Amino acid sequence: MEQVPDQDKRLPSRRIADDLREQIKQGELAPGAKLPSERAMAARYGTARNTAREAVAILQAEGLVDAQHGRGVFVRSRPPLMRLGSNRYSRRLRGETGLSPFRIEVTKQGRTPRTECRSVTREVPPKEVAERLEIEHGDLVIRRENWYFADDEPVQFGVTYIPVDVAGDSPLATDAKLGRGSIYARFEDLGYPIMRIREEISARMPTPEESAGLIAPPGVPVIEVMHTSLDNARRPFEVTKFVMRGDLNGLDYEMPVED
Amino acid sequence: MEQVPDQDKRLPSRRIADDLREQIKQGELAPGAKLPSERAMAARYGTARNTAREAVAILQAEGLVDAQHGRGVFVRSRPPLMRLGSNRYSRRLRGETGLSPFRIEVTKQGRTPRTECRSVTREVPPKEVAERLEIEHGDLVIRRENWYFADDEPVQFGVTYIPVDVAGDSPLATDAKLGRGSIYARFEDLGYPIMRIREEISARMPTPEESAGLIAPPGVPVIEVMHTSLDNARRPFEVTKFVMRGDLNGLDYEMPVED
DNA sequence: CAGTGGTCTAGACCACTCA
DNA sequence: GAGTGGTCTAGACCACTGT
Repeated sequence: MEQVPDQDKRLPSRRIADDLREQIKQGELAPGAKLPSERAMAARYGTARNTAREAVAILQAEGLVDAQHGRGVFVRSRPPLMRLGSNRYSRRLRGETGLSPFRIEVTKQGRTPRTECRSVTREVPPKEVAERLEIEHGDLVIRRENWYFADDEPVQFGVTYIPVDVAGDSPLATDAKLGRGSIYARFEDLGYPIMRIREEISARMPTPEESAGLIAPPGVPVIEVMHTSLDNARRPFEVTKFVMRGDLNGLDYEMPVED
Repeated sequence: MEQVPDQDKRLPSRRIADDLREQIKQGELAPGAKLPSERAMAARYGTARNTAREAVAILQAEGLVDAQHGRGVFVRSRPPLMRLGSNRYSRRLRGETGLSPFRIEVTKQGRTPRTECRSVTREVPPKEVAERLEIEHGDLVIRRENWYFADDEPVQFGVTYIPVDVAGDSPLATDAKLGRGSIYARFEDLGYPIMRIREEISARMPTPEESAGLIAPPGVPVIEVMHTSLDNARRPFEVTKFVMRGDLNGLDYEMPVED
């Protein structure tokens, strides 16, 4: 007996997902295009709606599509990444424009930047932060929480930790608004020029809180950057933990190779 | 009439997920611990099994747990990250040990490193690579595909592109094995010392192929690093696109701030 | 209002693991 | 073989979006 040739070993949900993925890759389903409704897909493939739904879940986990309640499932358009360069700490850029690198990059993309300092408090920092600041565990620091928006869409946030003996009673310790030239101009005022940086980068799925705060669709990872600023004596004077939406942010470093 | 106080507005699946997440955070469910079976959870909360299953899916998407067919669902242990430093291109380190930075880092973690060059071919590179190599679109390059393992577990892979006029008929263009001191010693032999690097970093969910190749559990993003090597005339001579499992790899750069 | 995705139920069978 | 997760069915009701 001959085998029936039109047998498909793949699971129905996989098969539907594969078909859709192929159409997306081939451009038959362009970015922004609407997928068939789950009920239509189920009818088309002769499955239960849940099976079609599972296929959508697969594509969602791959970050390819974005389901919108009551509207439909859409091919995700890949917006241009914000390219955060190592030059974002450059003194020259800071001086020329008076703008933070974040604002420059967002403006370059034709969007409107906004930053918001949500809180300035005194706290005992997490261990990982105390270690990087080279302070005793239990020492107080200033904690500043900043959120970054493009067209009022949150794209990242950062929590900055500053030892109290560095911040003193300067604006860094008390004011939400820091004035022209961003936070690093204020550090320089206090005798802490930023000469070197250390950035430790990792990627993971967001916590539910981060997911809510960043309004990130499911299937979007976050980039976490643990940033340490070093002065000309190579001493750390500030640590910031950034959390960025992975689909909207990228990092771009150019640096010399150490010997 | 008084409201019944034990009403819980949350959806059943969310409620189960929240309970489990809390137990994981509190350490009641330690890393490696087995969660109750889906059937047990369903019975416990008086829901259908699918509802308990949905709760597991939520935690899985957060990267908190790992379901194993026929065994159970387990709290994921966070293995130590591989810390890939900017010093991984250092000439001194290369010379002292004769080992690649990858091997050093894996060994440091008590695991056994292995690298594997899967192919060496001549090809027309993708546009994004040609741009970074500053060659004409359509020019041929050498393409080398490398896989990196720790204890035979794949942790990352990289595809290296070298212009044919750089590689010539050196081992770079022909041999899978490159000998002592890693690939950058060979570039130096050819008159291309690595002086500066550019690294463009992004995070995303893996494609199905990457997911299969890296044997990454669901809910684990990848870190993509587009690396460009520059010689002392600041001319690019090599581009490598790395894809790393986000749960096993981290990047660690220290660099001077440009003026 | 009709159509969409979001969630849930109460079953079923299969593939895998482990004793 | 008992228990587990993986997948599927055929319904149901809800919340949201559009017209």
